[in-house]
Order: sequence, then structure tokens, then C-alpha cells
Amino acid sequence: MAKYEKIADDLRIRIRAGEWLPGGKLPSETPDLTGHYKTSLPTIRQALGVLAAEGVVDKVHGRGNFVRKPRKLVVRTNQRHQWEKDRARLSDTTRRETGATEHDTGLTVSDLVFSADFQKVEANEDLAHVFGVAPGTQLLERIYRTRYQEEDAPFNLSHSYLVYDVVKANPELLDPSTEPWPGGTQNQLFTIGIELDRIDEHLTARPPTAEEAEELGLRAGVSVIVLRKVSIDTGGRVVEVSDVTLPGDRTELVFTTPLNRW
Amino acid sequence: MAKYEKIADDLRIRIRAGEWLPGGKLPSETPDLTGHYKTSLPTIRQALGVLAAEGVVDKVHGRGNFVRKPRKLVVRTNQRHQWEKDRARLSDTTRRETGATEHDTGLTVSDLVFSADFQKVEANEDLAHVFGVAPGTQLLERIYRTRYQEEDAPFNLSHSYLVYDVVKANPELLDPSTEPWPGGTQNQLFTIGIELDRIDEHLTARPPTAEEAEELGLRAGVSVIVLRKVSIDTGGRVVEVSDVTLPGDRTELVFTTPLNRW
DNA sequence: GAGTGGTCTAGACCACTGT
DNA sequence: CAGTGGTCTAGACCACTCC
Repeated sequence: MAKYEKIADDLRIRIRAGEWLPGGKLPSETPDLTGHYKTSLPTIRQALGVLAAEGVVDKVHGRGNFVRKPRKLVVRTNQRHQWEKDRARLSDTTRRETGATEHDTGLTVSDLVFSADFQKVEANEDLAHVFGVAPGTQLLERIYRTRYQEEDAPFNLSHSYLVYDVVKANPELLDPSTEPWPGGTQNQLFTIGIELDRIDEHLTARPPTAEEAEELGLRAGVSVIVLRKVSIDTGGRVVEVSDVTLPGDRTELVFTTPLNRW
Repeated sequence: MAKYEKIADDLRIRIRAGEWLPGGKLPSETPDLTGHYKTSLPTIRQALGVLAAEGVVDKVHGRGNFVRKPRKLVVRTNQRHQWEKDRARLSDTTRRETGATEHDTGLTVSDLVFSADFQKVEANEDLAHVFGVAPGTQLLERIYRTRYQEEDAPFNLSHSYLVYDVVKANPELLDPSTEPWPGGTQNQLFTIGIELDRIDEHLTARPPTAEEAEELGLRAGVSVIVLRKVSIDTGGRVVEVSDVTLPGDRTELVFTTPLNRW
């Protein structure tokens, strides 16, 4: 086993044993760790790099290396979909009170900052296949970012797609200044006569790309959860596809599957 | 911007542009890349390290650096739960035909290798809280590993917990040699008079720990999906808790949420 | 044995943080 | 300004793969 691996293992064990508390500062790379392990700086840095990639240690330039604290999780349930459907036909004033994200997080509208960008795009192979339309079909792409008032990085980056010719029936849906729309997408669809029958969510996880790390403000040692939400109406037609990128260290997804009784 | 970041960006762009195909070999670190970018070996290696952490490049000792190929996904749906429940009361011979994993993957029993280890453990704070029992209560811990016949690394590592005093009603359930049990856990529970009402699944994603990377055979640049499945019976009691670790590059989870009609 | 990546050294110099 | 981490060099030597 390489020297840097031995050092990484030793530090990991000492961290798990509580020698330094979460948020606590490790000894300095030079001269403390190089002295303690009797090795050169690059070897110490390689060991710390392993721990940073695992999400055990946070490296902070100019300050030191710290034991990472667990993040507070934002929980997102699949019951939000039925909840949103139940509200889709309620009055405007009732719908204004809360949205689905606030429902999940327990936060109020004022804690959250929200931005929306809309544009017309042509369906690529992938989206065309999911919607069951021809590639090149006009889609409305809506990009949403949600973040806490106090934090600078968003915790949710979402690309939503709708078939342009379907949504243009209500011109308000083409205007980003109407966002955040009270009642969410299901109410928007209701205004053009669409009722959802079910929602399929496809999930994978992977390390962030360079762009995602930048945009979501992710440190080393954090994964992203990639969620594709496909909304299907009562006629069996795919009416919305939404690709959501969530930071793995701040997000817990909960899915409840009810079972038929014997 | 640092030199190694510029090199990483340049290589990423060239890879995305298709200069080297998936599975293709990049130029050698020495002398090709050091010569091309006119820099020292450690700098080149740092740039390649970034791409390896993103899962873009596979480093293979003694052979070279390769553009990573996308992995074939194993799909796991939440419809498997109802499917398994429907089969729980069928005859032994029918149940023997296939299990839930084969149902999801489309593979047959002979393609998969399966191992099970059982032991009695005491509930820690966490598990005691989920089961709603006192910490220290006796639990049956069952550890399962599933892998392809041809691959050496499992694609699924699962720790399942049951309350010992509940399952001991059927001594066969305490014996690992009865695994894989035809009909799965829901049939096992049926033999002791338990019917499930719903299943809650909690999901997060993070980089693998050193142990998980070892056990699941994960390369750099792969995340794990951590799934806690909680099974609740018709009396509202938690009867099974299962912690499943899945490799992010080989797993897609699909959850379908049906909605009530207006 | 040739080719290629992995580890490690010793040290210079830059950049960021907080006093 | 002192303390600390980040980048980079030039080169030695080891370990793995494949012919």
C-alpha cells in the first residue's frame, strides 16, 4: 500500500474516532503533517486529496483543512405530486399561499429565491423520443433555479420542457414574468385543459460536471442526483419533461409506494 | 486560471468534440502530453486527475488513459413492490421462476450470483428510531450481494433488518441457506402473517467511502446511491428496513406516482 | 524489454485568510 | 505580516501491461 494511502487511512480513522470534531481544523500540511508522518508535502496533499474526494475533509485555501460537517437535507417527496394536483383547481388566492418546494422544505416563500428563463428550442433526439414527437419539434424550455435567501448557491437547477404548440393556447404560459406561478405546473396545465394521470421519475447519480460544480457551488466530494420527471396526462400523452439536478449532500428524496390490499 | 485547469478544460473539450471516441486511448502522459502542453508530468497528471474525478477519463495503470464509455444501466422500478406482493401468495413452483431483481433487469436467475450472510445484532439509535423499538432490541441483519455471473464486482449491496422476535416465528427465515428465497421478502413475511401496506424509499447520493469503492469495485469518478427502504405493514408497523448501496454509473431508479382522477 | 502510468522527493514561489 | 494552502518544476525509481 502506498504511503499516501496509509496516511489517508490513518487520518480517516482518527477523524472517525473523533480526534477532530465536525467543523474542526486538522493540523497544518506544513509543518505539522509533514513532520508527523515524516514525508514530503505532495504526499501529504495527495492523502488529503483522497479524503476531500470522499467528502470527509474540506480544504479551504489560506485557512486549513477541516472535518466536513453533515449538511442539512432538503427533503423532496413524491406525495408533492398528488398535493399539487389537489390544489390545481383551487382559487388563485389559496394557491398563492404556498408552492410545492415550500411544502417539502417547510420554508416560506420569502426564504426562497427563484429565477426563471424561458426560450423556444427544437427537440433533440432524446426529448423527441420521450415526448413521442419528431426531432426538431418546437419546445418551450424553462430553466428554473431555486436557492435559499442566505446561501449563494442554488439547491435546485431544473430544465422543464413542454410542446410549444400545446402550451401556446394560453399565452401567459409563455411569459417568464408570470413565474413563480401560483399552483405550479399542474395548475398551468389545467388552464389549457390538461389533467395528469401519473408521473414517472427516473433517477441516477454521478459526480458533477465542471459546469454543474460551478453553477451549484459544489465542493469536491459531492455528487449530483439527476432526476428526469415525466408527466403523463389522462390520455397517456407525455405533456412535460423536467430534468432536475440536485446536490447530493443537501437533498433527500422520498418515494412512497402504496400497495393494494389482499 | 491554473495551468492544470486549462489543460483539463482543453482535453474535456477535445473529448466532447469526439477527437477520441469512447473507449479510445488518449496520448501518453510522457512524452506526448507533457510535450504538447509544454509542462511537467505532475501538472499533466493533475489535469487528468480532474477528468478522472468527473468520470470522463479512466486511468489504467500500465496501459494508458481512456475516454470512459457509458455503462449499461440496471433499471429498478418501484412497481417491483406491487409485483412482488401479487406473487407472495402464489405457489412455491410459480414463485421459483423469477425474483424481483430478474424482473427489473430482464436477466434470468442463472445470470446472477447471489450471496447472503445473516447475523443477530442489537438495534442502534438510528434503526431503533425507525422501527419504533428500544435501542438494543435484537434484530436479524441480513447482508446480500448480487452480481453478474461475468463481472467480479457486485452491483447491489444490501443490509436488511427485521425484528428478531417477530421473524423467529418461522425458523426457516433465520437460516441463510434458504436464500435466495423464492418470492422474496414479501413472501417471507407472509409466512409469519404479515401483509405490507406501503413502502417508503429514502434516497441520497454521495461519493463512495473507501470500503464501498473496494467492495463494489468502483473506479474514481463514480457516485453511490444510498437507498433506505422501509416496509410498513397493514397495522402501520415498520417490519423491515433495508439499506441498499447502488453504484451510480450502473443504476437507474424509476418511481411511478399514480394520481387520483378529478 | 519497451511503453506507460504511479509514487515520491525537495524545494521555489504564488494566493488567500485573518490579525 | 504571519500562517496556511495551491501550483509547479525536474527528475528518480517502481509497478503494471503487453509483445
